Amino acid sequence: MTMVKTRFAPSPTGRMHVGNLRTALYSYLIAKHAGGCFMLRIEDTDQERFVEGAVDIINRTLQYAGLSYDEGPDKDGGVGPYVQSERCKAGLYMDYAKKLIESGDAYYCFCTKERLDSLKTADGYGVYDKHCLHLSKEEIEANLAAGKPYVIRLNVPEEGTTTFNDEIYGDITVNNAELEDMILIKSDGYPTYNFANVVDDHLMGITHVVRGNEYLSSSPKYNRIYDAFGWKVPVYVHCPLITDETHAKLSKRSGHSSFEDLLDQGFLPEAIVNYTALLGWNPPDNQEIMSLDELIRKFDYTKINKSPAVFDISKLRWMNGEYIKKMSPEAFFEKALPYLNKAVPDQSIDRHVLAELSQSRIETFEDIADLIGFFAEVPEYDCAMYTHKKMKTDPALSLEVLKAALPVLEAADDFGNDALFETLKSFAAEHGWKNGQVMWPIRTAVSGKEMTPGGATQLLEILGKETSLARIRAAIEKLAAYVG
RNA sequence: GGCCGAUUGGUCAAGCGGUCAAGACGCCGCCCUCUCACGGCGGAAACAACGGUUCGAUUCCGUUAUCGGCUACCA
Repeated sequence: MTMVKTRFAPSPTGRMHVGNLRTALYSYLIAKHAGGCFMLRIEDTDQERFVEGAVDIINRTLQYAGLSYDEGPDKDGGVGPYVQSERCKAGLYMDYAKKLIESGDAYYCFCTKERLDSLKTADGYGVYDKHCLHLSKEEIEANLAAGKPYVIRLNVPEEGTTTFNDEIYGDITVNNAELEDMILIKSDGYPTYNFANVVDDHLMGITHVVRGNEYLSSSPKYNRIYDAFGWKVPVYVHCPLITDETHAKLSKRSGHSSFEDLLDQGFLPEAIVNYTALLGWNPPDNQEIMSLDELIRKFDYTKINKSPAVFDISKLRWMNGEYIKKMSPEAFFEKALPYLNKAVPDQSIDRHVLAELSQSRIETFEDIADLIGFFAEVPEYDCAMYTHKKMKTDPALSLEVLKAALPVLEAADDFGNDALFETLKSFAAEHGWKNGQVMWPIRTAVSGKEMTPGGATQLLEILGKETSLARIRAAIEKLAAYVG
């Protein structure tokens, strides 16, 4: 039994959206579930698409997500990712390509772009005609000596079929005639993804190749390379696509696609990881909230779905809320503090009180601003808000209540929640009003909001006597003008 | 165009020939309650279509439809 070894092999082209994250996660889970090894390999063989800083994004994302890799070249005292461009400089891929040329499984191709284009039909289809396969040894030598640009192509038989097996999708068979003699080494000397991927996976002892569904139909041709070398084909695990709500491929435009964007929007990394894991897989016991350790324990890649999944931000929000509620008050406080300070700069209002009010009521940290912003300032509101069917009240009655309650509150010595509640309760009874008929207008007056965390008297306590009274007086004026 | 793949409620997703077709999010209603949230209870909502195979198809096969992928000196 060989050790399970997986890798995450992204191209550094910028974003790291949840689709990529999930591929990394599944890779990691497969390895860890089996007590195996997980590694990172940067596939940067396309110099043109390379984006500066993209490797850092990948590293950061993996780190925040908790997916640490445990093998790689030494770097800054720890392990770094394998980088294909660096391996390329050592001539690694070229050496392997030449082995294939020697064995007759690959050949030099000197065809120009013009000739290649001429092979295609009007609508742009057509496979390479193996023209250079038939070049004589002398012709090849001459071309090489003349410094003519060349690529190295794999020699795929024109007849027969190739079958490869995917753990999720089963056997897939294609006619070899469909398979073009794919390019292994490009004219710039770099290997193609197709080739570097196979060589590295083999050299690194990758046992399970986890990648996106977009590679599914091109996988048979990878098998041809493995066969040409006589290498053992790894287990393939192709993951279903993740789409946005319009069923289109996830893109930057949908606004919630990148891991770091999500973090900026006040999502917790654990929640994102947890939610992402459930896009395409779920555990037999139906548990949805799972830590990374639980995911490792329960993950079974053979149960990954075949069909694409829609990334549903509302379910992620729910899950994030669950994670927030589970946080210890201290942890929540620390994480929420910057948002609290931004929403309510006035430090005379206790941060811990605000935090406590928020924890069970938000789904992302960005919700805090809208939730408690009124403590800083009463928002513009419409007096129609004083009308409430269930509370059996309206602007006119509210005005009456507030006018009558004002002196009572002014006279209150104890502005604590309990005392205020008792006071207002008896105040309501004296006037023959229901509690709600008193509480609703007061709460509305001091908050300007239809919904608030905490009840009327709680808000009064937090706001303090001076501010509360000022807000009630302002409300009375506003209401008087409204009722006319 | 060719090849490959996918198709259970709005979304995620159980199911692997016989079920009143799980569960979760969202939505709606009720309870709790000085509003909201939390919590509790309940509700509406699905097997893409048509043919086979079978005593019996969501489940197996085929056709069609729809969606997606590949068909690059991109990954």
